[in-house]
Amino acid sequence: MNLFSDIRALVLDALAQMEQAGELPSGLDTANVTVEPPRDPAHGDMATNAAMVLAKPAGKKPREIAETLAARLGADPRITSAEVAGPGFLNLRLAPSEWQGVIRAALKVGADYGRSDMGKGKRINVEFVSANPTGPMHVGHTRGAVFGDALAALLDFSGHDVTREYYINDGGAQVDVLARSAYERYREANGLEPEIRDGLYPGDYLIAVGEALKEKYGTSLLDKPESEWLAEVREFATDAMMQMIREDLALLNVHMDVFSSEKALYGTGRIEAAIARLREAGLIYEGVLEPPKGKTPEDWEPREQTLFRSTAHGDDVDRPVKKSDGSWTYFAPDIAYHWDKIDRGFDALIDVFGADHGGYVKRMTAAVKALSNGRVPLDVKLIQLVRLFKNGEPFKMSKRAGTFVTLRDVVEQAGSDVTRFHMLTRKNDAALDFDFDKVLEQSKDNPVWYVQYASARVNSVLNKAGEMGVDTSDAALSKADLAQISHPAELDLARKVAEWPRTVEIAARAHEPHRVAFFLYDIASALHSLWNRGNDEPALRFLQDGDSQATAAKIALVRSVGVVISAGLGILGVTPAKEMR
RNA sequence: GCACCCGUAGCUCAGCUGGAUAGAGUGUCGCCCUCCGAAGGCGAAGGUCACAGGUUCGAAUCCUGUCGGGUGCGCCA
Repeated sequence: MNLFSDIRALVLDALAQMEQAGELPSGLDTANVTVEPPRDPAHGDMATNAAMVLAKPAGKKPREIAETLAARLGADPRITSAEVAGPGFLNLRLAPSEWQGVIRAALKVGADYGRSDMGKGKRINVEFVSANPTGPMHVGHTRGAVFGDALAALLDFSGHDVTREYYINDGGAQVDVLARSAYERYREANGLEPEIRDGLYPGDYLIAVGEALKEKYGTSLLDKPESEWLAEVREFATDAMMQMIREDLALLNVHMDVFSSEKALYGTGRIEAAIARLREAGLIYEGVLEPPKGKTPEDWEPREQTLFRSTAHGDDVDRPVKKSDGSWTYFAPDIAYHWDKIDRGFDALIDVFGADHGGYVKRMTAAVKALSNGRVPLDVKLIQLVRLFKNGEPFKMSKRAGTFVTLRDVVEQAGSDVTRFHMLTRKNDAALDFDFDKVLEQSKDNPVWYVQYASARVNSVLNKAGEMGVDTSDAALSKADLAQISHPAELDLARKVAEWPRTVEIAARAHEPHRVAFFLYDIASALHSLWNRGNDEPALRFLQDGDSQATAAKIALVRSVGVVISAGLGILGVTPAKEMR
């Protein structure tokens, strides 16, 4: 259930009645009518802008409409007061039984509380990570992985049919470089001096690959020319890299549904077909690009090439799909790959890219639009960089010095739960600071800890209630006499519980899982606050000695908060803490 | 030069696709807590939402321009 949509339905109902009664013209568009919590709680529980939105099309004064609407809504038993305020807001107060109903609903469906059918089962593909299979994943990939996985979970929770997908860039020149680098390590394994020339990958992680190559091929590749070993070594090495990447992702509890290979597109005619399709649409042509303004490369010369008309969709320049040697650019197979996703019947596509790929967004959305005739929207989420700190000091990374921080480093030091939560405490398009010490700090200014602490407290108080002889099963708690939950401070907490389904929908619509993390901090804070008040006001303590009725009711409230925290942490991929240690 | 993202309290950041007197945390200042519901609690001060226009009942949010920061800009992916 979502109390806010319920009340909105009530408002729309009342508006329809007003139309029938001739108090409003018929056929008004109510799409912009909202029911939301007012910024200032003193204004009431919910506020609707209906009168202001409809004033103009109805040709009436906002306050006039609001008055009539107030009278109708006030007659409903669920509404205890409806007051016109400000320029035409209608502030509503709900009967306590409504909040009590929210608690009961949360207990009834448990971890599914807040789950929504908003997505209507639409099939949506989330492509994320897609790190090149040339080395271990670093911190930047970590953030992309956490974001993509949480977004996928959020979309699933809001009623979409989600596929998590990884696109393996195994078709370009960089995997040849990988093969050559691995080959040197193979020579090393055979007792020869490796020649890690400039431009090859120097990382230690290839030593094991070299040894594995020796295991498989012995010395048989040593005296052969590159042309005879390149393909085999390339496949061997990319497989090894993908194996490593899967293991790294598993450390973070990220599991893909589909791995798609770029290389597999070559030789199938799929790339040619995709380009032909765009050509039919008049979006592919042979032409010469202007040199980039302000920064002409030294070796620039005009050259005719095969171009995609991305300027038709707002891009600065048209983009080449073929290199001068006639081979495809990275863009061409990526077009084919996205066409494949469209072909597989997805209703919407999401790509999670690093912010350094920002320049790629327009051409990709343009291509998807053209290939799907506008049917399939593509939303590209850009992930900003992660700045590493240790004890407040910037942590310098250098690939050359070998001090670059891998996903594995991060997870081994901070743990999967902490890493995941912390990486979602910032919007995807804002840079994120990650301080190895601060994320592990046990204090209120660490959101990870604060939310986990709330979760542990819920667990602890439930256990204690159980020791007092209260049946703390959800089934029993939902039968508690919730009318006893009537103190304003308690109802405030119930209001946060009521907001959860709304938060899910808003976050899912915006493709912004960080909103879930912020909400969890909020509701944790509300729980802690009520808990603390129990120190001064014994009536607000969750455990009421000798009154199991009252205790059961209060525990039901606490448990409903626990349900929300578990559900929220579930979306973020974080395990709720049962106790703090 | 062009495109995209960002600019909100001293600091780090939210702000529910246009709502009311813009919110947290931290820091600063004051009071309380000397524990068995512990790793703190309550309160205060702190703002020209970068700047200037525009759109309308109403703008931090949308449009235009300016300033400042980040990213990217044929034959890398």
